[in-house]
Amino acid sequence: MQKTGFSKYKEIVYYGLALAALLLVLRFLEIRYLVFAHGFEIYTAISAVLFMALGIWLAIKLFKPKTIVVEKEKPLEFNFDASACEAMGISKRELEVLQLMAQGLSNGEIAERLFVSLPTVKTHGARLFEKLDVKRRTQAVEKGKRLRLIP
Amino acid sequence: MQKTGFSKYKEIVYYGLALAALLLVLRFLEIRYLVFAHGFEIYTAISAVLFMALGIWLAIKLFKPKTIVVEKEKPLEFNFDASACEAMGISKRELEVLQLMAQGLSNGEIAERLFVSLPTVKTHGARLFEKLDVKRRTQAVEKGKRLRLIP
DNA sequence: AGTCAAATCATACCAAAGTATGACCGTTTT
DNA sequence: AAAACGGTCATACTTTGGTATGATTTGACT
Repeated sequence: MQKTGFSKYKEIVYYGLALAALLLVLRFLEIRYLVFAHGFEIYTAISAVLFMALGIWLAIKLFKPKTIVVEKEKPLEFNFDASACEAMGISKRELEVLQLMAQGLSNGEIAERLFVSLPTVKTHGARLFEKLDVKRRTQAVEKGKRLRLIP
Repeated sequence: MQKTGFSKYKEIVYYGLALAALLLVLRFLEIRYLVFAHGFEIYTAISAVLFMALGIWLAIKLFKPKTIVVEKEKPLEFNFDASACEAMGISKRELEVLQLMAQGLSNGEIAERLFVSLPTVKTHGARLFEKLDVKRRTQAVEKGKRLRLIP
């Protein structure tokens, strides 16, 4: 939220009022303690504490908006969308195949990696394409990434 | 950088020393001005200003590391790497083909989009694969994205 | 004028991808 | 027990992808 000119002006008034109040307190303390023999030291100590507190409060108030928000470019990490995956009825094996397809592997290479036969990979692929409503593996990869099924 | 226990301890010592020095100044001022008739008001004012300054300084010192860096997730926009593209000798047309491949289009569809024949798209593809040192279109897309040739 | 790279097209062939269909085997669910 | 599902494999077929080779055109650079 942006500060208006008025609210800033109000703050200054508050600071002035606070200062005035503090001076009043000091005046009161002066009258109260000046009569005593060692009242001077007490008065000094109290005034010192009060003014230090005022200084601290002032500094905090004035330097409060130092919270700087830095927008840093973050690679935007991958969050697997399990709900989308389940909603489309995609099985674990099909997902594995999709991942390997995204890495540019051929069906044969995928078959080797998963220790299954080529036809198996093909059937997984076919079901995957059907569930993702695509026609080619490249489209499947593209859609898989959009739906956060793969990184 | 993380603060060590020692440096934090050192800071406290500094604050203590500063306070001690301030008291010494006050003592000096007390001796100097107490003899005068209106020395009391002057002494009070000076001590007030000094302690307020101390308070401000303290607050600034203590609340300085309030600068919070918020890491915001940014989609990380696409910056075309023309240097990498030139370095590999990839032509405009080849890049266009790569882009359309990344969108999951078949060679035939790409041919339609670019108003050229199927063999043309194939030769573009073949040269592209050679230049990118890949064997399949899926790998070309994967590598093209890694090299920032396509979004 | 000559060279070169990019772009275009063609033809032919082989490999890979994708489709269709059917079958078998465990789990899990009903 | 039967049904449903996921995973597996196979066979046959069609489509698409990729390779190889060669040819033509156009524009840029020398």
